[in-house]
Amino acid sequence: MDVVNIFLTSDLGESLEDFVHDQRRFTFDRLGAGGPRRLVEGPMWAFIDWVLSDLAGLELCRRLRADPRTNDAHITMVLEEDDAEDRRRALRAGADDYVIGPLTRTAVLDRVLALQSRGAERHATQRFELGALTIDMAALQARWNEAPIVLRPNEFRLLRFFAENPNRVLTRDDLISGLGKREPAIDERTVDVWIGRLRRAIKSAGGGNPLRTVRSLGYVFDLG
Amino acid sequence: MDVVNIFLTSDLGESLEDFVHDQRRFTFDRLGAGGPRRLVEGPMWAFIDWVLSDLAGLELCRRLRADPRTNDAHITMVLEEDDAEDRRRALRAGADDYVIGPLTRTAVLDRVLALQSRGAERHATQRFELGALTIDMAALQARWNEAPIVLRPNEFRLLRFFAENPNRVLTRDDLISGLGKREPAIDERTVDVWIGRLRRAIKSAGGGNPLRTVRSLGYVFDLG
DNA sequence: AAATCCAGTCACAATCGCGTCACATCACTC
DNA sequence: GAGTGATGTGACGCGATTGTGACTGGATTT
Repeated sequence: MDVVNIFLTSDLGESLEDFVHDQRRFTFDRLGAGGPRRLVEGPMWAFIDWVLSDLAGLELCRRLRADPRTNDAHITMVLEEDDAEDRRRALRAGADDYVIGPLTRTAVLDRVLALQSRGAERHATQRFELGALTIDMAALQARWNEAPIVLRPNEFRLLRFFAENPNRVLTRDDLISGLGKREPAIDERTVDVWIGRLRRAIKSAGGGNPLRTVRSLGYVFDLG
Repeated sequence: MDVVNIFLTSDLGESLEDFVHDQRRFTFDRLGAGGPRRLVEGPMWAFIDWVLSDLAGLELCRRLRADPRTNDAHITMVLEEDDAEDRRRALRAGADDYVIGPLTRTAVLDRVLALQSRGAERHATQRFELGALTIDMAALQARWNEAPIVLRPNEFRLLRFFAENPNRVLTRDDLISGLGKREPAIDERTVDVWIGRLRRAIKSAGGGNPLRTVRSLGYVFDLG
């Protein structure tokens, strides 16, 4: 059964215990300024109040985006009123979406179900622009100067991880754990093959080679 | 009790006197174009405004990185807007991180606490700035005025060792043990070859010759 | 000026590590 | 459950890297 994890900064004034509906289990949790109290399996849906205190809502949003454990959450900012400037800032801080509050339980559920049915789950909108390379996390699409790069899932994850850690030597071990493949153990030589395939994919989109080999250590995504 | 030293180039328009919160003492200080007014014990967190005047923010960032007393600071650049090119330049100048401004007191605190909890202070990018020469230890990449220097592993280690001991005559024996090659024994004449190769690599990046030969003794990395 | 010393350079060989291939296995789709 | 595509593996060859010895030429000493 699917699990739908919903996190909120606001108190809806209704009891929101977990429950099952339509083949899905919904779990609710409070989202404090320090992030989620517990981590979950599966997609995460966050609703953040614009005004917690000062700009803490925006900051929390950025923090979720910055943390690798939560950066694929779908984040909805809850605005008090429909202010163009606020909307803009919310999206800039990494929100996928916004809604005019105040929230009710049904509003939250309707929204999540609607977004889910539109396939919005996971892979929050996020774009990397690294020189000629663009990575669109929403469309799961990478481009080299507009030219689309045809990537298989693992290659995409690899490229994304490099993009998140530019100008840093990443050992083969970093890459293996960065792609979440601690278990089962992966042979370090396999990483060579990943790199080779990724390079070839970029090349056949007309791109250069941003991946520099550091002999006896690992690889670097060179920026600049 | 932990001390958290925060330096800012901007005036937050709030009084930011020292205070204690959550078992930590926070100290705030202004960061002028000449660097910090006073030096501190413990980790240093710097927030530098992108636009001080002209590119002074970048310059200040480089200077903090170049100064051995401050080069382990965690530097966050405060950008006015989320521009990919600006981000790139900030990171290249040695910043660890960036945030979209304007800052507020809570934003600063939240950010520091978040970074602290992620153990980011240890992760400050080590970097040497020695005249025209830059050595980025994270990317294992050396540059002469922006121009990348193509170095093989041993040459990089050699250059790094020189950068760590500038203006000091290093004997061939110093160099051999400095690169950890005690075993098996290396012929001292081999060092001549290392030097030659390193000089050639710097030269083909358009650089000068910072390595001076001291006859019958060894070599010096000349600085200033 | 001759003798000596020492650094710079080159060619070469041994070694080590990367890239790649073909194939087996796994995952997913219809 | 068959078929198709993606991914992991082991082997292999090639190229990069690096230590070495020999040679050259300039510096230093006598």
